[in-house]
Amino acid sequence: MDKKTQALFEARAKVIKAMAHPTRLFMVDQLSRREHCVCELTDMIGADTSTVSKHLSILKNAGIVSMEKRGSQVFYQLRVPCILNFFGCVEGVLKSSARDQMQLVK
Amino acid sequence: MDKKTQALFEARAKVIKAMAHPTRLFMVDQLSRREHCVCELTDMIGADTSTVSKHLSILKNAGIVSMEKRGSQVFYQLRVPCILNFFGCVEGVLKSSARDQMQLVK
DNA sequence: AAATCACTTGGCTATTTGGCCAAATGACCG
DNA sequence: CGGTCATTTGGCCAAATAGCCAAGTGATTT
Repeated sequence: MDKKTQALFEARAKVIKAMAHPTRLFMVDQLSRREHCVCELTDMIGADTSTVSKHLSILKNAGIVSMEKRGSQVFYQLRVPCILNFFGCVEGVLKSSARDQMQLVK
Repeated sequence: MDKKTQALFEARAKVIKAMAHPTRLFMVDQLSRREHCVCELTDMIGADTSTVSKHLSILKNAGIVSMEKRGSQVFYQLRVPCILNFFGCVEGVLKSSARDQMQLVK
């Protein structure tokens, strides 16, 4: 594998890595409906504000969300809606895995 | 966030986590063209066979690839082609991040 | 049966990640 | 200005991840 190819896949992995956490997936899902401030997301998730803030900055660094400061609050919005297509495919993976499990047990 | 929602996002994250590594993304890309045995992938990647084997078993556990033993070799194949749609979207994220960087520098 | 591929598994270490707490920053209210 | 709310950052620790080497398994060859 040459250097250029490797760099390409590393860049891609960085984006996918940012999605690879239940809390962050939840955030993306919520942000797909409408923008939210950190405090709203913190309420929904029930973790420490600092934890939520760090998750958000990971999404931001990956280029998946953007933020806007308004007054004392920071609002995050989903920047790339195509990310939502992930969910459909992932659901397909889960379903087909579940089917295979059934086959084994049956 | 209730228990059921949490479990859903954890299941989804497990699948995406399996993709969240450059080597594994490369494997998925290769397997999308045709099936490959472990030895072929090992040659392409240039890591220890055991490392490659472990990456493949992570993809298998996530339900992304399946394997078939034929003689002394093990062939892996992509089970869910929709995974390939990830790449298009990820590329979009990278492109739009790059554009934003340009704006900043310019 | 011994040697040899093809692969998986176990063990070890170094690095990364995720969480909380505490402290720092910034806006707003009184 | 002092206090408070919203958020970010730094520090710390526990857990997960990724890599290599070595050892184990299974099929094939001699």
